[in-house]
Amino acid sequence: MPPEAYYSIHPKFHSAVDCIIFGFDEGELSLLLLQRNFEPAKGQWSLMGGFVQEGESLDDAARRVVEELTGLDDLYMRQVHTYGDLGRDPGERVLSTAYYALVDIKKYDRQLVKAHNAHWVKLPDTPHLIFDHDRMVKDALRFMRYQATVKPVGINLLPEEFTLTQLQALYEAILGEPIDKRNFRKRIAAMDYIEKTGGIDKTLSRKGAALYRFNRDKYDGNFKI
Amino acid sequence: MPPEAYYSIHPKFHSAVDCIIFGFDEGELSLLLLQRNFEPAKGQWSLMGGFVQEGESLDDAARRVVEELTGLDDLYMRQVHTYGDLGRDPGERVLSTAYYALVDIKKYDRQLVKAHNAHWVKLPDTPHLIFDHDRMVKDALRFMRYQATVKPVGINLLPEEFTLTQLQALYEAILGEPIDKRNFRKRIAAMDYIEKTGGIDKTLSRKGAALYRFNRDKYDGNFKI
DNA sequence: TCAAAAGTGTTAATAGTACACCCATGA
DNA sequence: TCATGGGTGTACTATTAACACTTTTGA
Repeated sequence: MPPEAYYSIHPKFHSAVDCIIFGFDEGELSLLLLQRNFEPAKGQWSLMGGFVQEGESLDDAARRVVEELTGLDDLYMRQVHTYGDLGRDPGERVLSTAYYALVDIKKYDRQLVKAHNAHWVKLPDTPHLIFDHDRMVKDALRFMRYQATVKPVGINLLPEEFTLTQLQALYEAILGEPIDKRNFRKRIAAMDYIEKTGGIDKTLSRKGAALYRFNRDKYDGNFKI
Repeated sequence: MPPEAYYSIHPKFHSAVDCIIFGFDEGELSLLLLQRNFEPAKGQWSLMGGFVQEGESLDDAARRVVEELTGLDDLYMRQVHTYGDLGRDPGERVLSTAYYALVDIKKYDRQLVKAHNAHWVKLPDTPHLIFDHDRMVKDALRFMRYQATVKPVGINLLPEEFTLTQLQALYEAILGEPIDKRNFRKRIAAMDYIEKTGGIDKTLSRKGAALYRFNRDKYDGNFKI
């Protein structure tokens, strides 16, 4: 076989990315979902997705798609899985790679989200999604939960500075179960990469709660998972 | 945009699978690698791979590729990651999805392996591989190690019946560290889905070692991870 | 009878879990 | 002064880790 034929005898496929965008609000995880005002599957709910373009890596495609919707360009994102079953997109054959992204829900671009007819939906209220997007959400959630147990990825869902009460509520939302306050704070105290900023947040209590931040340098030195 | 243009305006790409095939022999993990007698990269070492075909799911492509090399069609396989960087294949743009497979190293088809100029290489002796295959091996190994700590996937590297000494050596190879024999056997004894067959293996000792097998039904009832 | 691998329990250390009250503050 | 969320310590339980000798048997 001549070298140039090595590639050309094989078929090509559309390659897409679909993004599971997690936010955290009012003590619950939320997803940013599209109520599609375009074909195919107009009128139904779906994840934000897009096709990989020439000259664009798979990771870049995922970043672009999330930025198109949220205006945010430096989110924590991880590849979850690639879905390649035959009938998964009823239109044409498309291989799609799912990525999850973690967003500070106070920061996204409301104009863009509105323009795409997207909405934040609390995880337990997630509607049925098109194609195999339900499965993608399930897989992404499981992967994100696992990641959250081995490294502090959840912090990407909070603002720069946060209180321990917020952090605990976040982890309760991620893990889906209540956590003992004293045990939780003991564990956090042992993590020197979560440090007091000195600031105090008085929006939720008269007494005020100490603000903390994540110190990436200290973290990278400690673990590196 | 008319519906039919939704797909057609986007580019298509070659989609491939690359398979990290693990075996276990002489107390060490091994990889089944090709010493390529074909282009591109003839003469260099690589993983076994292949292009996804029309009418074939991504998982099916991975199964086919592994079967072409080993003759085995019901291996334990898991998707690891999809690699989509621009220059990853210097020939043309190819998106490749890596899968790992676990093989009982006594069972593969020697004719096929020979025909492909493939060789079992002990993991620490792995040569440099083409493209991004080094990274694929690293990612697959990490994923397989993680899986092995949460469910007994390693058993797929052993014959149907095995001794506890074999099983311990396997886990020492997977985890890359020695394990205390008494603690190990205590842990296995607590797993009712690893059961004595009644048989005795006398090939390694005069005394003989009890043979065990994995009972899938009991396992599925217990956990289901 | 001895070499070689198989098999067997106890104790100590560590990690994880359960649990309830006082504190500071502004309205 | 009191309602509200913030903050704190100890005892118990479960899990994991360390550790060395006896058994069986065929050559």
